[in-house]
Amino acid sequence: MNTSFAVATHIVTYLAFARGSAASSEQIAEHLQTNPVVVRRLMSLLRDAGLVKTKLGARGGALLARCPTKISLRDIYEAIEGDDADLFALSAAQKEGCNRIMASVQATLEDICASAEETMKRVFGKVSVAQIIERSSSFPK
Amino acid sequence: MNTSFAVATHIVTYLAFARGSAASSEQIAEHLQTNPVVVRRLMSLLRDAGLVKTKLGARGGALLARCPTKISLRDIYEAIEGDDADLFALSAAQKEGCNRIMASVQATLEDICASAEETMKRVFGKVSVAQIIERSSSFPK
DNA sequence: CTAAATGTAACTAATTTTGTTACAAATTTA
DNA sequence: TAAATTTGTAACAAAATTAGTTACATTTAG
Repeated sequence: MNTSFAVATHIVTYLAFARGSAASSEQIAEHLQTNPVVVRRLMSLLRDAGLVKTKLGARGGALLARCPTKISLRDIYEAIEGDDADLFALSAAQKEGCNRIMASVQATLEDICASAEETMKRVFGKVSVAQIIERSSSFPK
Repeated sequence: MNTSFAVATHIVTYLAFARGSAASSEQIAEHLQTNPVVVRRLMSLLRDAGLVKTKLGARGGALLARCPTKISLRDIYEAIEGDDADLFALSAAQKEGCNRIMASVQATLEDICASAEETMKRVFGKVSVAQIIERSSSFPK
């Protein structure tokens, strides 16, 4: 199902709401109804991408590394999925044993998929975490 | 890994090469190095979407239902993935038990993901099976 | 020093995807 | 009409992926 991107986005929006006070993985996990280790795993990816800062030890936890207006969904997507998500791949076995024609078709297909994914990422790139919060809190109760 | 889209695309290009003579699931499966039932399952989806025609019985098999110039990768994508692939969903449990703020963020996120997917599909919509074959066969040997 | 927290490895469980077996129904062809 | 071939689909098995859990070393605040 691949819920990582959605969960990671919720982590970041949670931190945006937290506004500077460090949130623990326990807190966040409770909020997202998941496990603290799941949160810490995703948090590590977000940290490696420079989106959050984490603090070890008592009263530790995570903070946004920069303003929510400067964090896009694309930043989160790339932090989680890596640079080439290969959304629509073939199995390794199929790639190996195939004939010349099929290999060409596959190469073409991968090209097109890469450009489709890039287009999708551009959509994500246009949306900041701040905008998500804005859009969300202006919903009618 | 979700190889269905890629496999389905190879099925369709195979049929395009076959040019009017019915191909059996056995033939195609051998070509794609997979199982005939896997091919038949995807074929059923392609048939339901009106992209191919299938013939029961001896000397049966599958044919393209229309010219390769009139079949786009978007047609194949939608045949296989359905109209809403929910590429980046949350688990049902998480969706249910979450508070108002998180629910709003989730709704916003789903919106954005839907539009990202639509953008991706538009890229697929611009490429026909005929073009894939053209691009592929013009590769250097 | 103690308590609280991250970071990560290792494992288990759940889910999803792929492959397989089996067989009824349809169709061609001899 | 009988035999052979092929789809369509259900039911099951195996493999792969994803999510959740346990455990614990390390770090830091107080």
